[in-house]
Amino acid sequence: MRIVVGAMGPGRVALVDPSVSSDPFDSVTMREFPGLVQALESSRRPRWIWADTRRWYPRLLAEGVRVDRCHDLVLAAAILDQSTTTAAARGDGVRARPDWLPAGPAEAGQAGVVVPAASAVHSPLFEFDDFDGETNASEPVEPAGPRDVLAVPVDAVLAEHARQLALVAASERPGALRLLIAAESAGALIGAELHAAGLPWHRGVHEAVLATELGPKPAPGRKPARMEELATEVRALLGAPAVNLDSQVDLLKALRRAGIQVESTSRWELREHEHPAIEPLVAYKKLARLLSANAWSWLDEWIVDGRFRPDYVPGGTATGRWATAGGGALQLPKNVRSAVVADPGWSLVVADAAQLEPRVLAGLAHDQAMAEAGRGRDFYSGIVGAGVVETRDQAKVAILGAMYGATTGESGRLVPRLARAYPRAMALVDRAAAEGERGASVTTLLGRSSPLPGVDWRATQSLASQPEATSADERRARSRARDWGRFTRNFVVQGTAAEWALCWMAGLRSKLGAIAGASPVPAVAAHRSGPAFERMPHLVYYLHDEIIVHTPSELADQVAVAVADAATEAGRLLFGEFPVEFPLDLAVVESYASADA
DNA sequence: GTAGCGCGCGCC
DNA sequence: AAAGGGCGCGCGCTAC
Repeated sequence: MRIVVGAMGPGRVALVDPSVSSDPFDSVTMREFPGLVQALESSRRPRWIWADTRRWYPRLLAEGVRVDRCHDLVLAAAILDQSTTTAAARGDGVRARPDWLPAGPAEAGQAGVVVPAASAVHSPLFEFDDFDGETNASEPVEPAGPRDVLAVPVDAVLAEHARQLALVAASERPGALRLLIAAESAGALIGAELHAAGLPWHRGVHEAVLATELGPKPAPGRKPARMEELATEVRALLGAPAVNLDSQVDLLKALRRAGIQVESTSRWELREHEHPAIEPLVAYKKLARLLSANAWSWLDEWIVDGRFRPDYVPGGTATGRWATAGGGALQLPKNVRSAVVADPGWSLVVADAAQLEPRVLAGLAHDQAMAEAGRGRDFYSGIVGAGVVETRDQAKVAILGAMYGATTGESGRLVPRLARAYPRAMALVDRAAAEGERGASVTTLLGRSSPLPGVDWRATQSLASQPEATSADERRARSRARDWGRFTRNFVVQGTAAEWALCWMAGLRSKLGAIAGASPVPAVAAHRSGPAFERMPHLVYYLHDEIIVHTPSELADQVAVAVADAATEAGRLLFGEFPVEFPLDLAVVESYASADA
């Protein structure tokens, strides 16, 4: 069954069962809402239809209430209103998005997306000021403001849901879109749950890493001793006693004056030159990065009660990968991952999908030869084994080049050999690139479409097609067309890989629920405070093709099986019987650092 | 004083 | 080695 959630009058949450009536069957205050959800969840296990999981679900989690399934209208609209598979169904705008529905997290600034200015919204919202302070959350939850989606009347939410179902039904691929919306919505639930659970983080281990790399914590306003030493050395070797190594402009000038003819100060370009200052400079940059991104001030800001709780943004990028807001959770440097340590008596089940994107490409293109290369553990060795290239490194560079559109260097030279061996896969990405170059959008396996290039891009192209266009105009237009083609080339692969990962994670989440339901609470967890789910295995991290489950150690083996099974099932869901495999690198460990093979 | 931008670099 | 896709973040710097 489905239950639609919205507002009814000031301060009340109304629930509608659309299979029975469009009138609410119940309404409660926001304070009573989590209890009602809990009761309905245990008795009927509905799919909850609500405007925005990021606004509704934290209130439930704060009360220890989890739900099994939902339909996130914001995320679904972002998919449906862009998808080429609904283009005909959307027609001339008769099925337009209502103006109260916020844009999706990746839609801002995209061409063709009308996001009404707040002042222009004729919204049917109630004033929900009396939501203030009603929740008992362990962390404060923002009250609903007058234009908050929490305050949208339930009949408007119901109408939007109906619009979305109609678009799915009238689309070219209803089954795929249903799966995508379910997976995307499950991702939204997981994103909120990851934040609520937090990633176990051992401050002492992290501080030890900092001490090893940077030395003792410096006084406020000072740099760590190790950085000062390196800076002094670099200045001496460059003959530039006053150069500020943190200033790109300053540093570039000093490098050139010392005879190092670089165009930038980036590490890869520096490494192409021979000069004694370069090694200490690169070492300095490495430490400077660690200091500014993940050192003591990061710990102070982000680690609370032994947990790292970033804000995940499901659907936060055009391709469907997630983003995060704050904390840099998707860019944790490898050398601080040793600080991710399971609680005593608990373990981390760490798994990442090996060479996910090339495997997805093989499946998308139905390229039997390419899928064959990936059978067994290592995809790149399979390519070497097939005689396409000589070394594993060549295979890797060639594959990345094919998916990203490399034209130069070693990668560009190897791509043609790959194209001869795997013509179907290569044709698929080449076609996606060609679509992008002519300004069209491309679509993933399940129906997420790429944004269209902006007005600026189109202006550049049409300028180049005028009779009076200069050769510089034409060059610029071709270059920008190829840039966009590389984006769309990669979009189909990265976007479909994101769909695989969502299906993997959603499937795993429900398996973890089954393990929790079937197992007695382990002794190690029985006396834990906090929500029930924190006494049983739960997801604590997600990074594009990698997950971490925190689990009582005695359940770790069961969890590992669930993780692997979910990967196999995700492959089936997306590619049916086509024989492409999705092996995992999987480890049961106490520390994230131990998971690297 | 601060908003916006380019750079560089961490991750996938 | 090479420099092709997607991000977020902190920094220095410039323009207001």
